Order: sequence, then C-alpha cells, then structure tokens
Amino acid sequence: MLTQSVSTHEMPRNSKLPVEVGDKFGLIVGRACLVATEFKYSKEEEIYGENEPAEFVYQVVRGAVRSHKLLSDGRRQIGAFYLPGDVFGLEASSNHRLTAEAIINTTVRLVKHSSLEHAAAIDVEVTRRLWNMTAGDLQHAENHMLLLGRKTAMERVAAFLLEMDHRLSAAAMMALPMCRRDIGDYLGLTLETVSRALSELHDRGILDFSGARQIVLRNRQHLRTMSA
Amino acid sequence: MLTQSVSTHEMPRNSKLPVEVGDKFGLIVGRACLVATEFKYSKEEEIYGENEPAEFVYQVVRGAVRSHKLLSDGRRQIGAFYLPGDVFGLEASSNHRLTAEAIINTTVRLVKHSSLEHAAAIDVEVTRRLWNMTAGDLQHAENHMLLLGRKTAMERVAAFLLEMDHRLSAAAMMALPMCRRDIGDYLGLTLETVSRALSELHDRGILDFSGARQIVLRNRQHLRTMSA
DNA sequence: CGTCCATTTGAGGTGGATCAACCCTAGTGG
DNA sequence: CCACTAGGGTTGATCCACCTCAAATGGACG
Repeated sequence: MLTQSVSTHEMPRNSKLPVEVGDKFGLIVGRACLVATEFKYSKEEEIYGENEPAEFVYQVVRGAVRSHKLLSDGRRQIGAFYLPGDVFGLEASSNHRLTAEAIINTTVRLVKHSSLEHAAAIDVEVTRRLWNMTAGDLQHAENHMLLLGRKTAMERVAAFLLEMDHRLSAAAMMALPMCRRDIGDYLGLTLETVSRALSELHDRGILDFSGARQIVLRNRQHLRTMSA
Repeated sequence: MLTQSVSTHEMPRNSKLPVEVGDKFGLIVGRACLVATEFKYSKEEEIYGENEPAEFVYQVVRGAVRSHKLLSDGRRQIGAFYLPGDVFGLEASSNHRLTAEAIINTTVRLVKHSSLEHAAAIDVEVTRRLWNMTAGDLQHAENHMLLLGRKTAMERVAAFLLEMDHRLSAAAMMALPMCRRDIGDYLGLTLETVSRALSELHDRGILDFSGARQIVLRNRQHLRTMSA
C-alpha cells in the first residue's frame, strides 16, 4: 500500500516536470495541468498488488519494474517490464489487474488516478491519450501471446533480446536489470532454458557477455531472423 | 477488403438499432448518433487482415469470429473468439493488428471507424467508452498470457470450457462454433492434445458430448479447480 | 578472503508434439 | 433411401524440446 510506503520512506516532493518530447506521461500530465510527484522504491519492493484499487499512475524515471500474475502454486507470468520513460499502472477500471514490483532501486513519477479521471472527464484529448496508452499495452500483449503460444525457446529469447535492445541500449551495451528467472517468467520458460539459449547465442558469436547481465549484440539481423 | 465484399454480397441495409441493455456497441453507436449497418460473412471468410487500415468497427449479431496472428511458417495464435454481442476490430491506431475471420456464417453490425473517431473527438463519454472496451480486451489478453505461459494442457482446456460456458451457454448445452484446431491455436496446443483432454474430462464424468461440438458441463466447480 | 546468490552446465525425465491409423457424421448424388 | 465421400475428430505409438533435479562455477560484497 503506497500511503504506508510514503510514510516509511522519504516524503514525496514535486518533480521538475521536464516534459520531454515524446514523453507520453508528460504530455498527459502537462495537458491536464497535474503535478507529478517523485517517489522511490527499493529493490524487490512491491509497488501495487493485483486487485488493489488503482490509486496512482506511474512513470519510471530510473530503474526497472516488472508486473506479473501468479497462480496459486506459485507459477508466475510476467506481463511486462517497465524501463525509464515507460508508464504503468494505468487502468480504465478501478483496480490493478497485475502486481507491480521494482526489480532494482527505482524512482517513479506518479499522479493520482482520480485527478487523471477528473481531467479526462472534461478534456477529450486527455481521454484520447489514455486510450492510446492502453491500446499500446494491448498491442504488446497481442504480440506476447503469439510468442508464448507458438514460439520456440530460442525464438523467444531472440525476441526478448531485440525488445530489450530496442528499449534500453544506450551505447552498444545492453545492461539488463532483471535476473534469468524474471526473463524465464516473462518468456514462459525456465531460467535454465533461458541460460542455455543465451550460451548458445554466445557460442555462435551472435552476442558477447561482459558479466551475465551486460550483453552486446553482434548480429541483430541474425537475431531478427531467429525470432521468427 | 470490405468494399469488394459489399459488392459481391448483398447490399448493406440499416439495422433496427435495438440498443439492448448492457450492449456496449449500442451504447456507443447510440451516444454518437451513428447508424450501424448489417453485413454477412460466410464460413471461413476473412473480415479484415493484419495491418490493413481499420476502416470499420464490428459487432457480432449472429455467428462467431476468430482473430489471429501468423508466423511465417504458418504457426497461428488465435487471440480471441468473438460471439454474439462482442465488439471487435476497434483500434486506437489506424491499422488492424490481427486478422479476423468468420468461423461460421456470421452477421455483424458495423460502423465506420472514422465516424467513431469524429464522435470521439467531440464527446468525452464516447472516447471513455472506447477506452473501456480496449481496456477490456487488454484484461482478456493479460489473463491469456498467464494461460499460455504457465498453464498445463488440462488447465488450459478447463479454462477454455469455463470461458465458453460463461459466454455462450444458452441452456445447459454449449454449442461450440469452432473446430479442435481453432481451440488448439487459441490455447497454444495441438488439436490432438485438445481432443485428448476433452476425452479425459468425458471419461471422468466432468462433461458430456452430444456431437463433438455439443458439450454439457456436469461439474463446473471441478473445472474451476482444474483451471488453476 | 569467505559467503551468498545468480548463473551455468550436466544428466535424465516427461508433457505435449508429431506421425499415423481409424472412426464418425453430415452432406451428396445415384 | 442408401452408398459413397470428405472433413473433422479420436486414439495410439513414438519422439523430442523443454523441464527438473543436481552440481559446479563465478561474481558481488561484506
């Protein structure tokens, strides 16, 4: 529960509100004349739980977040990873449908869901942008269903590497914030299968490691072919 | 392409516009003062293709529709089945992201995407309802990712039966419009595995057949437990 | 420098896929 | 009215991609 977290951590403070170009959160917050608050979560901390009321909408500033669903026996499916710039926790209904946790120490900007609702009720453009965001999430989910239902382990790992490369490759190097188990739970595989696939890609010269989570892609075209 | 289909079939005519309670399509169309047109597709006919411009939004009146994505080698993932009352083909962006086909002879109501856009641009409530629909699709996709990534064959089939029971059980009998291959491609399984799971459920007295696609559930609670 | 995890690697097992008959039923035409 | 056919469905036998279990390795951090 966030309100508790607020009290057990530092108090929120207003962010500088740097509305970058292409920053969807900034676009909405700015449009709606809302003030975003910064907040920090430490490694492995829960941000919100499945079925909890959706009190806030979040944007990752620094760090990384995963969202997941659990089966009663502990089997876990990660629906998405959220990296700096990504918005998460936006629900059209009143409750969150997945649990969100910080993968590493993470700073987020957040706005009250209710203020967004209020802004959306009077400004079509705000509603339109919220709809577009949800539609983007849906598109990701549709692609991921194809991956989970029909792709082989190697195809899944290749697709994962290209997705992460696209989303967080600053320089040539890709620094993965998540462990092998997280990757497996995202791809519907075990951590061992993920590890074996990465090792095979390394053996075939398609990627290089400098530490298990520091990866350099050497042949993106080959990966694209492999991801089917 | 629909315009071609229109010419090769009967001309569209205005529907009676019976705005039922709880009919989301009716709510939107009515609110936006739009006129819905009825149209028929025959068995196995394509309604729209992946990446085609999203010219229309559809609602099933009679029949059944499936939407899917294909890999280059023909592997197929069905994202959703649409049954009478369901809306499909609604995109926030300008193109369809899956292919939609009629499973059996199907009648749909449709409205121009552009008129919806126009109505949404001036009426927050319309936009809000469109957003809610997309959010509903996203929720279904999130549940389905858990199924595809983490559930066993039997759990998937049990979940499928409960979903269909919930959506199309008129009396006690459930009349499935789709073949075993469609079910398999929806659940990320082969048609043989689906058939074997159904046979086992029959042997265990959890369901009865009267024809391969006429199913009566005898123990829903047991199915609920099995679907994990 | 030792402890603790994350990761890798190995060996063997298995759930579901694949390949192959066979069966059932609806539709067709004689 | 019935024989024939075709397509969907079932069932069996075998295979294999991935999981499971186990152990070794490595890297980060006190």
